[in-house]
Parts: sequence; C-alpha cells; structure tokens
Amino acid sequence: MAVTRKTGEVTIKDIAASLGIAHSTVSRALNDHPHVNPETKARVRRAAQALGYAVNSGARMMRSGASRLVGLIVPDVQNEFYNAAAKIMADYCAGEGYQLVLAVSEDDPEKELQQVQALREARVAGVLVAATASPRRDTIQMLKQLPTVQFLRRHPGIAGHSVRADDVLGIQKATAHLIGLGHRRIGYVGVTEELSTGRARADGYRNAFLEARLKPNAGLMRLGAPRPEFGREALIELLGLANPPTAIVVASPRLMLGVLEGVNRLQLSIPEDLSLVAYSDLDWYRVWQPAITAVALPVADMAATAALFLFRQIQQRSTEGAGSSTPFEPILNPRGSSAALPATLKPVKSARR
Amino acid sequence: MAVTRKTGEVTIKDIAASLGIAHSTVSRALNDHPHVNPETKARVRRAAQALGYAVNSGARMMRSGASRLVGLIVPDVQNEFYNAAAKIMADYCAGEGYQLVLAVSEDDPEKELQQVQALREARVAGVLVAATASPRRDTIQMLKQLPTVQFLRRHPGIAGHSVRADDVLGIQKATAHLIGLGHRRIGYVGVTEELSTGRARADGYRNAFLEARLKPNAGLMRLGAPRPEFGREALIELLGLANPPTAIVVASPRLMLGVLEGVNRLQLSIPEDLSLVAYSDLDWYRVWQPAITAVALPVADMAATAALFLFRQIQQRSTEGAGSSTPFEPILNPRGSSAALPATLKPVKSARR
DNA sequence: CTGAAAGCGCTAACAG
DNA sequence: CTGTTAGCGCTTTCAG
Repeated sequence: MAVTRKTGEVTIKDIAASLGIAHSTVSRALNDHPHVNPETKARVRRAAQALGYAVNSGARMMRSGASRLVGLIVPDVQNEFYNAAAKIMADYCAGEGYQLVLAVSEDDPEKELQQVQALREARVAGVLVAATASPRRDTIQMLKQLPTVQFLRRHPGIAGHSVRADDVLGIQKATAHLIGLGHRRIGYVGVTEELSTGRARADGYRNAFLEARLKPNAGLMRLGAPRPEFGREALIELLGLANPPTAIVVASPRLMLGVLEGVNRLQLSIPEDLSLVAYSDLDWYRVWQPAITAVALPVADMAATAALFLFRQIQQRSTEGAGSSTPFEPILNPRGSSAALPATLKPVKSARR
Repeated sequence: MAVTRKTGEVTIKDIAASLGIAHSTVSRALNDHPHVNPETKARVRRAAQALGYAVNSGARMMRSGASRLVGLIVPDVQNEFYNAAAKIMADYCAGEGYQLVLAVSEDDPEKELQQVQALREARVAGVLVAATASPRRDTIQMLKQLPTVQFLRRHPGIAGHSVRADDVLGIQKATAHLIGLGHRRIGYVGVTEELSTGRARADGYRNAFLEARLKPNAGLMRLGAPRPEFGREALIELLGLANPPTAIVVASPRLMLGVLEGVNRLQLSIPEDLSLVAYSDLDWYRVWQPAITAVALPVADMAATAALFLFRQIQQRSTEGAGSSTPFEPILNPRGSSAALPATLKPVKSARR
C-alpha cells in the first residue's frame, strides 16, 4: 500500500498526500509539536504506521546539525572490560534514542585516526573513547571539536571529561594484599607505561612497596603490549630468574590469559608455587581452580557515568567537559590464587606490615 | 582558518569559494571522478585538508539512498562468539569504508524491534543479525526491506543469506567423543529449542546416540535460557539424580560458566567425577585445569563470510540473498576435561563404536 | 492551528 | 574538463 517514490521509501510527503494535508504539518505532528490539533496528530501517526514510515535521519540531521549517533572507540572489543562497557553504553544510548557506532582501533593510532574521521563524517553527536597511547595530532584536533568523554584511559591532550578507575589504588591494593601475605619477591606483569593506565598501574605497584617501607624491585617488572603472548613470555622469564618471584600481580586480563598459559606450561601449582592476583575481575576467574584473586573495576558504574557525562555535554552543546571526575575505586576480591608465603620459601627478612 | 557558516562546519561550497571554482567540481574531485583535471583534484584535496573538511554523510546519503553504515544486531556483546564476530565484522566494514552500528537485543523481541527501527531510520546499508527466538512481525517485515545476512542463528521468516555453523554436527561430535570414551549416561545442558541453534544442538546430541545405536535419554537433557544461572542449576539437578550422568555436553559458553560454578559448588573433580565438553571454544578453556575439551566454531571465517555476503547484497542492491550457505564445520578440540569412563563406574553395557 | 516556501550539503543531469 | 541547476527529505520560519 506504501506510496513509493524513486527511492522506494515512504516520506512525510507521502503521508501528507494520503491525508490531504501539508507535509510540514506531518512533520510537526510526528515531532509532537505543541501547536498541532491532537486529532490531526493521531491521524498522522496512524497513517505513518500504516505506510511503514521511518524518518530519514540523514535528512533530519541536515537541519538539526548532528545525528542521533554516538561513537564508541575502543582498542579491543574482545577485552572483557570494553565489551562490558559497550553493553552498558549501548543500553544507555538506546534509552536516550541514540545508537552506538562501534569503532575498533586495535591500539593503532592510524586506525584510530581513520575511525575518528569516519565518525566525524557520520556527524556523530559525541564520542566515547579509550584512546591509544599516542594519538595522531589530527585525531586529537578532531576530538576537540566534538563532545567527547574518555573512559578508562586518559590522554591529557584530549579535552572533555574523563571517567577512570583509580588504577594506582587498584594495583596498590593488589600488591599490598600479597605483601600482607608475606610475599616480598613480587613480580609485576603490566602494560606499557606509554598508556595512562600502564603508568598508573606501575605506580600502584611501586607505591605498595613504599607504603610498606620496602623497596620495589624493578628487575621483577615486565611491561609490554596487552597481549597474551607477552604475558606468557613475561611469566616464563620471571620464573626463570635465579631468584624468582613468589607472587605476581598481573595488570590486565589479556596478560592474565598469557600468564596462566605460562603457569600450565611450567606446570606450576597455584598458589603453592606462585600466588597470583589479577587486575579487572572476569566472570571465569571465579570458576578457575583455585579461584583467582582479582581487583574488580566497577565497569557498569564507569560506563554509565561516561555515558551520562557525554549526554550532558551533548545537551549543553559544549565540547568541553568539566575535567575528570573522581576516579572509581577498584575492589579487591581475595580468592584462592593468593596465599600466605610458606615460611620455608620466604626469601627475604620478614617485615610484617 | 576554516570558513564557518551557520553550522560551523566546512562544506564543499567553502572549498569551492576558497578556490574560486564551482562546488560541483569540488564534489567530483573529492569523489575521484574520472573527468577532472588531476591538477584541480590535487588543489581541491589540499584545500579540503587545509580547511579540515569532512563530508556530511547525511547529505550524501540523501542523494545516494543509503548511508555507509551497517547494523549489527546481537543478543549479547559479552558472549565471546559475538564479540569475536563483531571485531572481524568491524574490521571488514572499515576496509570497505563502512561503520558498524552496534545494536544489542538482549534476546528481547521488543528491544530487537526498536533497534531495527532505529537502524532503518539511520538508513543503514545493510544488517547483520543473530535474531531472537520469536522476532516481532514488524521486525521481520522491516528486515525484508533491507540487505540482511543472518549469522549463527537462523530464523526462517527472515529473508536473505544466512551463515551458520553446523550445530547438529558440532554437538554430535562432542557427544560422540564422549560415547567413544565409554560414557553412556551423558547429560546435555543447552539452550531452548525455540532458537534455531538450540534445536539443532539438541538434535546433534540425539543423533550421536542414534548413530551409535544407543538410545538418547531425554531425562538427562536440560534446556533453558543461555545464562550462567541456568547452567549451574541444571548441573546441580543432573548430578542430584539417582543415576547421575558421568559426562555432560554443554552447548553454550554462558551455560558453561554456570556449569563450572556448579562443579566447584559440588566439589567435583574433572574429569574423574565428570567429563565435560563445551560448545564454542574460548581462550580461557585452554588454561583451565584441566584444559577444557571444546568444539570450536570457526568464528573468524563465519564473520568474514557474513560480511562478504552482506556487501555483495549491498552492491547488487538486492534484498534477497542466495539462501543459506554450506554450514561451517565445527572442530573438536579434545583436552583434559574429557576422559575415558572408569570401568568401575560404567553403568551400562559397553557397546564400542 | 495549518499551509507555503526556503534551504540544509550534497550529487548528478545537462550544458557548455 | 568545468559550471549551472535541480532536488533528495526534512525542519523551520513566515503567513495566514
């Protein structure tokens, strides 16, 4: 029954024609404009429904400036943190009548630039981004022009609000937990300090030692790309040391996967041979045997907050955020993978905390 | 330096004005139209770059009918299968100059309808969808009007191509593997038969028995929503039977998570007390102890194929696909969680396959 | 309360 | 090879 024009799509003109009224009236009715006869509104709605009408958001956009799209730029959708965040954000957007446009940067600044460019072309209303370590100048420049909220990672060059976890505190908790269990030779496998998260987490590791009046051992730290392979190699390297660590803090889920591969490869038994603490708590950590001690990030809260701030910025049509909010506090969930250091193995003097 | 108009955005007219040429020439130059002086093209490109121009894809869309957007509708981004697929698809889209619009249905037909509606309003060029069990009439109707490729799940009402795994074969392999190891009382924890995948998988389970000239035991099957809670309860129920299974096939990752929770709750030791085979192979199955036997779906191939078919449909401007392609063959990866049934426990006569 | 008309930025005929 | 012109579907004055 639909009146088809060249494009085959139903337009407000079709509705107008079928009702014998002006298309501008249809537009007003559909947008719930106050000065329209309620009865007319109802008739228009019915006709729209019957004809299978859907607004052409492109055309609408041309008038009103921005689309009902929000860009989400993440390094990796497979990372549980990001996909959990994506879920919440998608939900939130749907609630506000927006759609999420997914852009995966793979931590490659070139891809990131292309993605931002594409989002700009799509005239997204705003962007949620966990940026790469060194975004291109142009990337930063473009993001400046858009309502932008950074989450998890924070790049100082990018304006706008940022929502993050207190990574320093989080890793500090993880490390202090191990120190409290008597460990002194504690390894650290984390992501490169080029990333804000990597830097903060490494600081957290060092802080924990300083707070306990101990000296962090830089020789037990391994920093690299957040990929399982690096985690595996780092673990094997650390355990191959003349004086290997008795516990390890693993600062990212992808690294943890590699570390566990290494654990199996070396046939280590956890926590007897080695205590482990993970950063960012995953579903399956609970069912590993022994269950894995982990520091949980409040993903849901963080994602919701990021979305909230973005919509606030969008509504105010401002491109500047209020700076960064109080960082979210990570929570330590002690489980079976971390245990007190057996006295026999204790390698250094036992300074209790 | 950018010439700003009402919207503050640079348009091709600005570029044209700055160069003293017609805006249509700029358009042609930017679109690499053949009949344009190479030198003019270069000048236009330079000017566009200098002014920070980005096409307004909404405006472009109005002329050319569809946007450079592709919708991706999944029930759950947290499911490893879907996020792996999303990654590949996003990649593929970026390669073709498209952006993925993420829509999460949460297996709720209402949400699905809203998402499809939103995608239609955004005039996406096509849709990749893993549909809910009973999509609304309107949902199906709308998808019919769009280039659509279904993946993983297949709903017969939705036209277009479908890319799926051979779920019957996959679960059959999993079950046959256990039968081959001497198990006879084999439990099955799977998703509801309302879903195409659920139906096929349950069939695979039954087929394996029939092929081995054994009788499947419906009393050992538990079907429900793909959520961990259901998996946990199903396991506990099955193990509470007077004559409990000695092995279990778990037909979805989310269910597997719950099953493993149950395993820990009941303090079962795997594979001594119970053999397990999972469906859909996850990274962390390899590092579980013992490593989990799983049937791997070729996600990457499936996702790439789905994207490929969609772009083919988009290019042909057709809304009909070539029907469903040969289903992808799942591969069994035997690992430590499945072992031969100890003779002492063997409950039935040992018919070897 | 409703209609007529303008114009958003772009592409594509049609003329040169 | 380039300019002129029309018009995509919509919102938004400006008149009634």
